[in-house]
Amino acid sequence: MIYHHIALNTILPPLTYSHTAEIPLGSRVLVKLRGKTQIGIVWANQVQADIDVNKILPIIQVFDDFRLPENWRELIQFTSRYYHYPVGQTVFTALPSLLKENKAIELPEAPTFYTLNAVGKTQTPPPKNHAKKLAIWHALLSGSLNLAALKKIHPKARDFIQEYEQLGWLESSTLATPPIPPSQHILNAEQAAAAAAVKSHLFEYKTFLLHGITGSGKTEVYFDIMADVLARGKQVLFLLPEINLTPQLLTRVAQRFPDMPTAVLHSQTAAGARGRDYLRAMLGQAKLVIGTRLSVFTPMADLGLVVVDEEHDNSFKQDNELRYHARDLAVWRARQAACPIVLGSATPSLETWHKAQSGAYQLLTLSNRANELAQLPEISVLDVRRVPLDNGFSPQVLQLLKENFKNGGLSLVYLNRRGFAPALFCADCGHTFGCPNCSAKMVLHQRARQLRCHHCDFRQPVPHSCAECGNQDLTAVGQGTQRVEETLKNALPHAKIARVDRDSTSRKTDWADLYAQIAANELDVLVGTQMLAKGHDFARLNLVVVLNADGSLFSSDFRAPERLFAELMQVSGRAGRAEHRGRVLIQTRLPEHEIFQAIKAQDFVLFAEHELAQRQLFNLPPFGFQAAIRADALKMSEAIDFLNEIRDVIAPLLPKNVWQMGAVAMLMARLAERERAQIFVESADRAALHRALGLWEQVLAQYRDGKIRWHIDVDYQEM
DNA sequence: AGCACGCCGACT
DNA sequence: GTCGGCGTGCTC
Repeated sequence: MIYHHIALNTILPPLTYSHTAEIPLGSRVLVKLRGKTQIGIVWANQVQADIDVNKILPIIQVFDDFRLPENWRELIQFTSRYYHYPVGQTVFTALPSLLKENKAIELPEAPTFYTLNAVGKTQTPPPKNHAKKLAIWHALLSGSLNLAALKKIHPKARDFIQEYEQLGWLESSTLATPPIPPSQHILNAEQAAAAAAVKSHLFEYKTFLLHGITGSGKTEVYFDIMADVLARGKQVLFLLPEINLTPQLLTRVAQRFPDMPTAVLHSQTAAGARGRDYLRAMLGQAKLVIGTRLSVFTPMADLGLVVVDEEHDNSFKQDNELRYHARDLAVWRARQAACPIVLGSATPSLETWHKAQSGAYQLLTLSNRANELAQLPEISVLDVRRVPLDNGFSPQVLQLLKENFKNGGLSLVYLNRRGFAPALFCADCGHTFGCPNCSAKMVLHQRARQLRCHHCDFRQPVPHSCAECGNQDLTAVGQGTQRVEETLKNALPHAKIARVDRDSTSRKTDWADLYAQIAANELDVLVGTQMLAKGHDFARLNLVVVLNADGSLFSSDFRAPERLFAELMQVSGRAGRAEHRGRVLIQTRLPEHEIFQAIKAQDFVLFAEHELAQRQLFNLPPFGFQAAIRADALKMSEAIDFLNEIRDVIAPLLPKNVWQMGAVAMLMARLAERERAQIFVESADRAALHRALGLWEQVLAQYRDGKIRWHIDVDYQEM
């Protein structure tokens, strides 16, 4: 009997099963677990029996249809270790549902590509009066095409192929790459230089940051590099934040790379199609894989380039179950495949920016707009410290909205949804109350009459006067602006106002309706959150007002300003077209905050330098590494006590350069009837942090009783 | 005695 | 994660 470790969809490590013969690694097998037939993946073979041999069950069935390749298994193993998540469950997160079914799979058949062989090339082409046949001839002469592509030239292509094949003029193959038509787009000097920099490192691992302002034409740079890689027959993995938000990109890909076998993978792809595309990528049939974060787990036969568009976007981080960051795993994959990876953004994450500054990544900059006529919007900051607000609106903003409506413009009222934890603020000098021990803003706890740090749990009584100017007029801020629409309707009774949020635009058709309404001049004001900032181009939109930007600046989440900057830059990019300069107005009670200098100047570098200096002071990422251990229970005190108890058990074993905070409530402290707490574990030494997390995992593993649920979040993105 | 519920530990 | 075994305690 030969023993195998089988990865199953459970928190248990791969379990031992026997078989009469050795089964190749990565094979899918059926086994019984607690009497139920389950699918599993062979994770190790020829292993020693590590339990009583009498308890080891036989493998019921081996599927020999295909095997998950070694590099894929390495990726899963790494992901499991890095994110402290069980291997078996990592495997099953990474597999499409089709491959998790207990049945054999019919592999997708590779389309055949045809081209003229040496004999064929010497033949006389068809006469000129057979125009279509001649076109097919020229196509076959210039490269490899599949039947689908040939049929676009002439529906009867099959007949000609049969004819030529019988004559012995054709060479056919299943893994060829179709020819890529020349680009219609001429790269400007900056774009060309960026593309050339990547193309000079096509056969080694290297990470590039493509930093390009909105409208600078990053996509054309990606396409230029992709064309090179695809022409060499290698595969490209293209990650983007949310497919729904970028339908334009898919159209552009289809135009630039017609007939290129492409797999589009995201959570809304139908299960059958997703499974098939997964296999096509694994078998090397699909040359181009485009998808959201989950597609980072797609096995690829011959990966030659990775692109991560909008690399700063938080949707690359999964915030439940397996809490992976697809951008970080993409970098790992590029290193594994020894190929370049391009991270693109107008507002890179500070982690990525820091690596580009230190030289670990190569920085490529696009500082000009591709369309030379396009002007950057005019951004101004409105000080509302001494201004009475009507449900969040200043009189100036309402006046602007009225004028824009009168002139037939389209306005966007942008709501910043973040940072609703109440904070204390000096209405006179704008002073905010930070924690003396770390960089976080203190959160106001009205009932306890305390300021509390939601990062390290430092507490102090609510001060009676401003530490800066002595003013006794301290106000609580951070309450949301709920009645925005009502106020707008009162101020603009004749305007057509549409709210755009998750509820109102969940389906694809909703977006189409919205576009149609805008195009038909049926809307005057849009009200919405960050989902309006991404990817969408609204013609006519010429005024953006931001009501509650301050929430982010009071937030105890140290990444809140970074997200605010990215969102404001993004939403500003929505204002104005080539001909008309757009306007952006941001209301704030902290006009002196450094972030606004950078926003007014639309200068990411200025912002990044300031923010990185702040981070360095407190050893926050990218200068230190962090994980959150979270617990939830019916009562907050249970969750907090649970975490603190384990913290004290671990404290004596903790590596010297690792720090553990006190347990604190999460920013969103209540969710689905449960109260949630977290403890932060931090270190400047990644390996030491992971050793500490290993300790936590060991101790936590003993607590699985439903009363208190817990998880570990490595490189958490939100507090 | 019969049954519901919750806790605990094993699962290969 | 998931299931079954078993003890407790309530009801017929």
